[in-house]
Amino acid sequence: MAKVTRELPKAYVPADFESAVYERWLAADVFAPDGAGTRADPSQPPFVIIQPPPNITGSLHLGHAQRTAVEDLLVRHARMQGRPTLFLPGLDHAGIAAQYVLDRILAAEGENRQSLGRERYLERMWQFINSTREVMLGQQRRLGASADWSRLRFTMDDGSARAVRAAFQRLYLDGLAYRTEALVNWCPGCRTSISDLEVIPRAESGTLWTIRYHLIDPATGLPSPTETIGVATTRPETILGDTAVAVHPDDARYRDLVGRWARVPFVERDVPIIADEVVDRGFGTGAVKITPAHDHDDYETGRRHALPMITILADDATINDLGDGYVGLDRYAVRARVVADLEARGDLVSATPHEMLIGRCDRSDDVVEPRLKTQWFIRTRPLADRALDATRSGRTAIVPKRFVKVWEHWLTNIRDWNVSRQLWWGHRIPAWYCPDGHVTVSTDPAGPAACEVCARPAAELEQDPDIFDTWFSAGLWPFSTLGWPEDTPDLERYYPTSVLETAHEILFFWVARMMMLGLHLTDREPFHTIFLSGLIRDPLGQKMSKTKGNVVDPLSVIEESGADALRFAVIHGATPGEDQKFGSQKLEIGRTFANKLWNATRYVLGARPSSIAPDAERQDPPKAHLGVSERWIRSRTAAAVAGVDEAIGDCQLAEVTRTLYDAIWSEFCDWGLELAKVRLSDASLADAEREATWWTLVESLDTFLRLLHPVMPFVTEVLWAALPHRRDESPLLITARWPAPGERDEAVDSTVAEVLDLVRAIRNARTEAGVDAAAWLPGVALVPADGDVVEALRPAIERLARIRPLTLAVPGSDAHPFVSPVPVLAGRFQVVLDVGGGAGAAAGPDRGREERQLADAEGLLEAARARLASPQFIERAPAPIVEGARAREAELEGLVARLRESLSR
RNA sequence: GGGCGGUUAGCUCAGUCCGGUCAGAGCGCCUCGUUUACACCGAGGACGUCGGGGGUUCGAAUCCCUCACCGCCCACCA
Repeated sequence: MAKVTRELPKAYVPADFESAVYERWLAADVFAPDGAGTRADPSQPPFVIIQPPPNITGSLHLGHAQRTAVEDLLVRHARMQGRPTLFLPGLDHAGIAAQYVLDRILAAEGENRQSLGRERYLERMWQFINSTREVMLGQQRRLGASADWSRLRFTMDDGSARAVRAAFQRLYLDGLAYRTEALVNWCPGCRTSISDLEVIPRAESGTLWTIRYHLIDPATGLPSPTETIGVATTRPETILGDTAVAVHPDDARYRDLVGRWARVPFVERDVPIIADEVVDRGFGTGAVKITPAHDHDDYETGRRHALPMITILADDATINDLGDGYVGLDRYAVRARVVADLEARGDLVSATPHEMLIGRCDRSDDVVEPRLKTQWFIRTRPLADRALDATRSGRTAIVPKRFVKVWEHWLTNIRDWNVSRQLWWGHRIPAWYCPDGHVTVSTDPAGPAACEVCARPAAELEQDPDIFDTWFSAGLWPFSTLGWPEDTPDLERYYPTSVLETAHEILFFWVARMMMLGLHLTDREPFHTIFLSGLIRDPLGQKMSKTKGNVVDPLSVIEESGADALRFAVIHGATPGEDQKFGSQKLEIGRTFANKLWNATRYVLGARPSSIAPDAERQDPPKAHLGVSERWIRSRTAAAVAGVDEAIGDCQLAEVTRTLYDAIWSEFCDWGLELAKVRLSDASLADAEREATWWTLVESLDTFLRLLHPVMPFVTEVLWAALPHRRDESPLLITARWPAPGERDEAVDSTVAEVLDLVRAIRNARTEAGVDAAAWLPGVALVPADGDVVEALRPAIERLARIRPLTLAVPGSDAHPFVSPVPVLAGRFQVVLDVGGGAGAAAGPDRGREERQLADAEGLLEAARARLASPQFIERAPAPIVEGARAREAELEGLVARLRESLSR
């Protein structure tokens, strides 16, 4: 168990303790919801985050670090609230992405997929991922992820495999998975089909060629030498697959041609001229060549008109044996030759530069070719409707809300999902075909015993060679990780999960599919909240990528600045759903903040009054002995608790760090500790009073450490261990209780704020007067009747503003003996300094400052009066606003008067 | 072609949903400073007509309209 050490090293060096702290957590067994060290209240609802599994293709980048930091923050917060907490880690096999990476490694070794063969290739893949796996898990641990490693899952493990087979069979039996020949997106580079989402449209410059097809003379049945129809295309090679020419039904130019035929060159095929509203009369010639087997629009047109569909491309994007004189040539070589040959025939009308969208493969960047393939599809419409209902009904919330619109639009216009991939690395589709083409879907990895239609024996059946899209198994993640399709205790207890946190990039790829599959297969929404994070970009705002070489390894950052600094930085810099630029500047904030906290704790530990034993058990500060400063510190700490609670409730995590940064640095350290020093060193006070001050500091610091722990777990754990605690307290901060709301004291808040303003004003005046910073000046405070607080804090004002002695007088009494008096105004309070009397006083008062103040005040007063002079304002503005404006006016009047008086001297 | 973000101090960004001391933070810059937690610090300072224009309102960084630029998502003009 953590040994309580009340002595901290002088310097904050994260590398010295972060790993050790993590080991301590592991040893205490606090990560698992049912671990030996958890102090969870089993009657509370569990909090569950199933980690979005990172792709097992190498190492984690800063984006992963950010998401892990967010997830871990939420998990630690819930754990401290006493909820049973499950943070289930995992890794994704990343089908096509992993193959792409491995293929490049193989290429460097002079091997490739084909040279190895399916079996050896998969062996190599397992080898590869076994090496990356440890790296990735190590990175997460180093980052502080408080995940239950005993439940680590992988999308290619047996559990996932079972879930995939069961899910697919269920979808098949429900009529939601079907096999058909359809136009799919084919990536010649990856040699597989890809989903619509993986086709990235990119604006590129191409050429629009207009070519002439000769009409068939009805009399002779031969192409007419003179009668032609012009069609425009950006892909002339597809001519070889044309089966029609289409015009708009209302286009007068072509009305008479509809129903006639035209001759497709080279393949010398006669195709009908059809009328279809898909044609845009204004584009090109108004006539379109139709290639149903190689274009999405044409495919639809072809289906409407029952046109033949002729596939002319092979898997490697060369022309197949239907391509007549172009057989075996690459698509672009054919394009060039077709153009040349058309020109030679005199049938090339024009070639003009043309800007267009080219679909490229997300992975290989190769140009995607639509083509016909027989594949498995998931019928998404019914699934999408349920997903829409989940968010519309509020059973699942999307944060930030604006993504709801995107979600709705996509799910409303969704198309069926092609899940077949012609790859090797992934879950094999559990469908078997008999020689008669009957389909049997089985959950048995060995396959069915016989064809379920014709009962042919297993030996005659053949399994589909394809694998599933990697997002299919990913789509089962929230429940496959908990034991589905078995009805396990984990599934019962932890499903549906609490929060799904992920990058908005994969809202469709992953989140929508989990929602659709989850609802259909488990009948429950897989998560209550979808929390979408933005991307981490480099300091120039560019997306980080390996090819750009701007990827940052979280470990190198942690090495240099500490995991806490990294976590603070990525959370502090994030607005939900917005991308953030990340640079060393942001890390500095976290690192210096941790350093500040470290030193503040060192101060508090060292400031313990000697009347308290070094190993004293923790006590509450006795209320009877609290001074104004202590009451202020406690109230401000309570304000921070409220602020953090509200921010977390709103998923405004950056607001959490801002609140704590300000509360800890600008209030607790800058003023709280300074005020405390005055009391702690005041020999005139009783021991009990000094003790009350110290226990107040300990209490406040303890609270801040708890609040900050989810963001900066390491440094807070170490510092917290150094504080005195009660005997029944948690041995570790990670399982300590989240702070309860504290008592606010608004009156103390505002009066102390006024005194602090006064101190600032005096410091200003000293600087302006050119007084030596170390000099002690005498002063007289002119305090109104209700200014007890000045009296109470007089020693603090003296010390913080370096005034000695500070005597009190009623306003209006001009009785000060000063030779060089400088009046200082702050709100209701006024202090007159003697800059001539103190040691080291240099110059007289600087009138320039007061003149500027006066000008400012007069300007503001004028504006305030103008506002109050408006009858509309008085009539229509709410009373509190008007009163506030009047108070402001009065305040400014007083200030102006005092400044004028001061300047007139 | 639709939709969504962004545009606030030299830089990185809060604040905009719920209009009124909200014009803020950090970094950078300038001036001081070895007051026994911290120079990874402290005290103080300079710097913005909140992208442009119009409107609503007593009052707009905040709401509405519009324009501009940057970015993203969706989309079947060959």
